[in-house]
Amino acid sequence: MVLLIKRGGEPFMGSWALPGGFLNPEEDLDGCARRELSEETGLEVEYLKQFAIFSAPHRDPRERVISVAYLALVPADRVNPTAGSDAADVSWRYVDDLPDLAFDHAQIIQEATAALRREAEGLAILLNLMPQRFTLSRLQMAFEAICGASADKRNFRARILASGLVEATEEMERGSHRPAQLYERRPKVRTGD
Amino acid sequence: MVLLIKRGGEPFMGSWALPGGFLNPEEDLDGCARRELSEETGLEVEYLKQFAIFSAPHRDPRERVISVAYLALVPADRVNPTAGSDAADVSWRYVDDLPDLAFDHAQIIQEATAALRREAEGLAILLNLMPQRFTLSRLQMAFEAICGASADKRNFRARILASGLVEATEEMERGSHRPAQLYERRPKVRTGD
DNA sequence: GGAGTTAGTGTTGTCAACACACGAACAGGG
DNA sequence: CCCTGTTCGTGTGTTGACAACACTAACTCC
Repeated sequence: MVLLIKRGGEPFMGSWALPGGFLNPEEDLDGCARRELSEETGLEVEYLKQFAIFSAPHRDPRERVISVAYLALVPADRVNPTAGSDAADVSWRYVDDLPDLAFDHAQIIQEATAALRREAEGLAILLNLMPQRFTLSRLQMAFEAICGASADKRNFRARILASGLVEATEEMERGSHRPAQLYERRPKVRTGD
Repeated sequence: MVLLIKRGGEPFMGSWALPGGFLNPEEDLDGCARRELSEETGLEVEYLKQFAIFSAPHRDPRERVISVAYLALVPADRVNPTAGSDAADVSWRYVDDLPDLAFDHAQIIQEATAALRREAEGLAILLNLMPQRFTLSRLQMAFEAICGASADKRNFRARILASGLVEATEEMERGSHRPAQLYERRPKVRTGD
């Protein structure tokens, strides 16, 4: 899902758009991305990565604007945005069912999903989308949702466990079926140990 | 090797620096990179790729400047730059023996070589550095120079040939040793044929 | 024609990726 | 209480990719 804001100012007032804003004199781009996201949605993220720049001459009707696009990931259990500053509203939307978007933001989302798909091959990035504790089946579902393809269960589990990125807990998730073991992200990378 | 220019204007007049300049109102960043490179060095390149952005607040003493850094590759047989516009001089320098550079350009080159090394694993990028016709030994030398490690000749040749990126010609390169077959970059990718 | 130099080649072992099928554990309903 | 439905979780054999490895071939120059 993608987090959108409803614009509170011109241009495109009332349209849905990606969070964002202008660079301040004494901050760098990473800092700006974090600040704008926090101001408009109240979210603080761990994973934040620049993935593309949009520089077509007239993409903003007001004046020449170069946008440096960042991809941020929010864990599934910390998903409570609150509209702030120029955002009239905030809402999570399905990527394959988006409203019309301001500026060229639809294209930006296209490139973002492509970038995410590429990164997801390495699996590590998936953990940024998972809640504190999760089952391997849910992790696999996240993987398949992002990559659009289905994976073999055994191979997937083997890869995950071999990567050393997760750690089993003693807890189980129960339902009307066999209970599933809960895992969590391994706190720190251990080199050798 | 890296192509440097000697700056013809302030600040850092007379220092060596990377080619570059400011974006014009009616061009995008890729166009700007090509234009600046051409204006200052006379070179036109095929491979041109953005690899990082530098946005620290005071990296330019004059005013706030955000630099979008591009990596370009020039084939070994088209390497004749001519100084133009604000460049007082132009010269190829060994990457591991650089003069002091203006701004944070030394750091930019660091990141560029790291990016190039990453890309070179895929081999395809190497072909942008090769002249029209080349021997596989020379290609391997380029690979080893970039990656800093030596590779097994047989495995390297096998990978190259399996990739289908090059095509053998009938010509031979002669010297005081056994002649070597010349290869060239395969003109177009054939999908299935 | 002999020495020097670089080109060119084929096989083997290891490891990771993949496909495959079944028993296990729990909830809910009859 | 038993039976069924559902999802969890694992062992094995096969295959393809990659790394290691040493020798013969062809030409030039002396």
